[in-house]
Formats: sequence, structure tokens, C-alpha cells
Amino acid sequence: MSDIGVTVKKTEDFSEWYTQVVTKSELADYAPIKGCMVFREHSYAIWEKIQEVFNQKIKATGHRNVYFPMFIPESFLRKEAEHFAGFVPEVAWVTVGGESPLEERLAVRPTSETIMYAMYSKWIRSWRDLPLKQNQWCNIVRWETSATKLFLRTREFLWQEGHTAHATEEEADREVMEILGAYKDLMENYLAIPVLTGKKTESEKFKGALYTTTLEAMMPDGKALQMGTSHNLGQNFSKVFDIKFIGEDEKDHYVWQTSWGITTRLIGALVMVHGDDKGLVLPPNIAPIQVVIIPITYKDVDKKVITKKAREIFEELQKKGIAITIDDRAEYTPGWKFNEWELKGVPIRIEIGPRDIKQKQVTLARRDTSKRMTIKNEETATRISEMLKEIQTNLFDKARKALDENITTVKTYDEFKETLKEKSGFIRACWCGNSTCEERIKEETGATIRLIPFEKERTFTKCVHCGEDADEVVYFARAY
RNA sequence: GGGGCUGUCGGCUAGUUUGGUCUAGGCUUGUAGACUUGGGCUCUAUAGACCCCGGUUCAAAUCCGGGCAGCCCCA
Repeated sequence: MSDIGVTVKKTEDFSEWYTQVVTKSELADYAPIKGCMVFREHSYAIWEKIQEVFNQKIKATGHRNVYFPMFIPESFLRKEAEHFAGFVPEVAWVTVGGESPLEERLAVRPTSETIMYAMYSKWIRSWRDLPLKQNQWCNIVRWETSATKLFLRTREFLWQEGHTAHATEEEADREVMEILGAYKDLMENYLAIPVLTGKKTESEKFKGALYTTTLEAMMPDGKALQMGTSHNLGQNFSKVFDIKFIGEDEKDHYVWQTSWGITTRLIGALVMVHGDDKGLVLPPNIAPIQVVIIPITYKDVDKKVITKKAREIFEELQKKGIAITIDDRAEYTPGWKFNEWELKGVPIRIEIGPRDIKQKQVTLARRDTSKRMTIKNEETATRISEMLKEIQTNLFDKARKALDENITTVKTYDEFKETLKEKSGFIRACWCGNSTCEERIKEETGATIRLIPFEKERTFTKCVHCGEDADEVVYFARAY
């Protein structure tokens, strides 16, 4: 075999496998700037699909899209002290414009709270202006120093950041959870990636927030991946940005705020969770192309018959809303095309050749199971619709099973370390609630507390590290 | 952030140890044509590279310094 396809097995060299799948399937490539990447057509199409799904969800709940500047004056960023301290190590600064040094340097946005809230203070006057529910799709810069990993760790990436302002704390709480639910639906029912949800610890929360909620997925190498976060910012920002409103009680109040985001790292998760030794495997609900038709024509046969049939099927499926394409390139053999579309992760392939014409059938190949089968002409459309659903379910079920198998409950610190060494994954353990213990565990094992479940679970031992009384059952993992 | 490794046609690589044989070889790919087409066909022609800057030397892909970029391990 040539080097066109993926040359390592997912189970043998996961890291190399990931890089090869991402580059060879033409999702992305390294840009000639350290830490930066190019989102090529294939990955951008997936991102657009994510945008489409999520936009629909948030618009239905009254959010509207906006766009704010990517430059943030340093003084704005400094207003909320914890927020500034949290982000400053990774901020890229603009200090010169043309030939002249700037009087105040500008941060290239690492997140937009401060620039947006400076405006909120101007726009929000009364309780009638609330809730304010905005979202923006944009790029973000965080000056990472450790190694680049396409989609997962790059200095610039794409995301959506939602920002809302509410009259009461309860309303902000509800917003945080409503968005978390929307994220979970996107991840599980579209990306087919099961997630655990919960709260972040004090040290892992968004800097400047009251609390952070998170969705965490498990990758096949046993490392956790944070898929999205939704924060209740309390009144931390409204107090420093002076975002006040006159309430129904005719008194001044500071607003309660939330912010939340998902990024293009979701695409990295998609690759890792579903991909196989042949390349990408895309869940039908997020695949930019769901079905590809490959006509197989021989010199001696009537191409017209095959082309006509391909065309008919194309139109029939397109009418049903299925994203479909015909690969009628003459310069490649069918075998070549099979491999290429598999590398790119298209869920279903339809082959139409002389044999199929003769027997009034088409040949189908499923990407997720590699199974090939023939179906009668008249059943094609129905069967394909069904199969897309089956593939979606199958991928989720497989991922769900992998997640379940990767949660280990441990009672002792030795077991904890042993599990990390053997299989990693999520480790369910009891914790005293003390951040010193959390920090020590991180230093000693590299594992962090990924989340505290929303529904408090019954503790079953003392704290796994210090042996004091346990406060919570939490989920640890090494993370990307 | 610390340590290690790497950089040669679009991709994979030979050559680097021991400077000269390199006017840089192969496979793959691109282009043109022919032939073929149910799992990465075949043939012909053609295109295409020593990461960048500097140094050592009669001579640098090869040695040295710096930069840029990537990979791995650790934090």
C-alpha cells in the first residue's frame, strides 16, 4: 500500500494515527506559523454544520448573534482581577500600529467578556432591557506554549461565545443549565459523543466566574477532553463594568451574567472517538456528505444506463434532504474512490455497476461496520434513510460503551495510581474538597478533577489522597 | 516552561556517520496521452526538493552557530 492512506493503527500509535487522519483526510493542515492551523474545506464544512445546529437551538430560545472587535484594551482586561490573572499568561498583545507605538496596548481577544460588558453597561438601563442574550461566532487567540495538536491545542481557534445578562441569580442559573442541555444534545445526538456533565472545582473554573459547568468526553487513549463549558459569572463582571438596571422595584441592581462556549476542538473529538484504521468515520447527523454514489462503468457497457440510474437515485435522496454527491471522476478507478471516501468518513457509499443494473439493485457499503450489501432498487431510498439512523445510533452506542468501560471507581490512592497507569480514563473517587489535595494529586499523577457530578453521589471512602473525611465523589482524569 | 529528536521534489524516503562520486537516486503524486475500471491498474512522456540566514572550507544536503517549524517525554 502507498502512503496515501493512514499507515498506523489507531490502537498502536494513537498520536501519530490522529495526525495522519486529520491531515490525510484533508480536514486540516499545519500553517507556517507556530501553533497555527488551517481549517480546510472538509473540517470547515463540519464546523458550519455545528453552527447550523447550534444556531437553531439558541435562536429558538431567544439568543441573537453579534460581532464585537477582536482587540481589547488592556485596561478592560484588567478590570476583573481574577479574570486578568487567569488569562494574561496566554494573551497576545498588539503594541504597534503601523509605525507608531500604541498608547495602550491591545489584547487579541482570548475571550470577549470584557469588551462586550463595557458595552452592556451602556445598553442596559432598566429591567425591560433584560434578559440580554447574545452570541458570537469568532476566532480566539491564546498564546499556547506547549506542543501543537491540530484542533485540540492551537494558538488560534474558532468558537462561539454566548453572553447573557439577567435580573436575578436564579434566572442566570437556569440559563447556564439550559445551554448545557443544548450542548449535550449537540454532542450526543449529532456528534454521537457521550459526555459527563457536572461542575468544575474552584481551581478549574473559568477565571472570574461564580461557578463553571462542563461537559467532558473520554478519548480512546484514556484522556479526557473538555467539550464545552457554561459559566455563571454572578455579579463579578457587572460590578466592575458597572452594568446596572432599574428594577421593577425602582431600585438599582447589578445584572447577573452567564457566558458559555464550544470550540473547534469538537472536531478533534469527533476524529478521535469515531475514527478507525481506514480514517475518519463521521456520524450522519454531522457529516457534510452523508452518501456518495460511485458509478462503475466499463468500456464495453452502456455508461448512459448507469449514469441515468445514479442520477435518479441522487435526485430521489436529495429530495429527502439527504446530503449526497456523485463521484463520476473518470481519472480514478472505483477502488481508489472507495478508499478516498472512506478516509474522509462518508457514512454510506452506493456503488452502481453493470451487475446492479442487471439485477435491479444497488450495492451499499456502511462506513461504520465496513459491511457491504445489495438492495433492490425500489427499497433504496427507504433503506438509506434507515441506515443513516442506524449508523448514528451505532456510533453513539459504541462510544457510550467505551465511556462506561473507562470509568473506574477507586477506593485507595494506590488503586488510583494503578488505574492511571493501566488504562487511565475517568477515575471516580472521594475527595475532601480541599484544593491542596487536588493540587497534590495533579502534581503526583497528572490527573485533575474533571468534574463534580450535579447530583451529589454518596461518598464511599475517606478522601482518596489525605484520608480526611470526604465531601464529594468526583471524576478525575488526565486531560487534553 | 525543561529535556530529547527531526527538517531533502506535493507526500514517503535514499544520501549526512567519514565534506568531493550529488549535475541529488527511488517510490508515490501532479500534468498530457494511451490503456483500464466491482478495493488504492498498467505503460509512455513530462514536472518537481536539500527549511531559512550566516560561518568554516579549495569544496557543504553533509560540519558549526542562530532562526523558523514539527514530533516525543516531563511539568
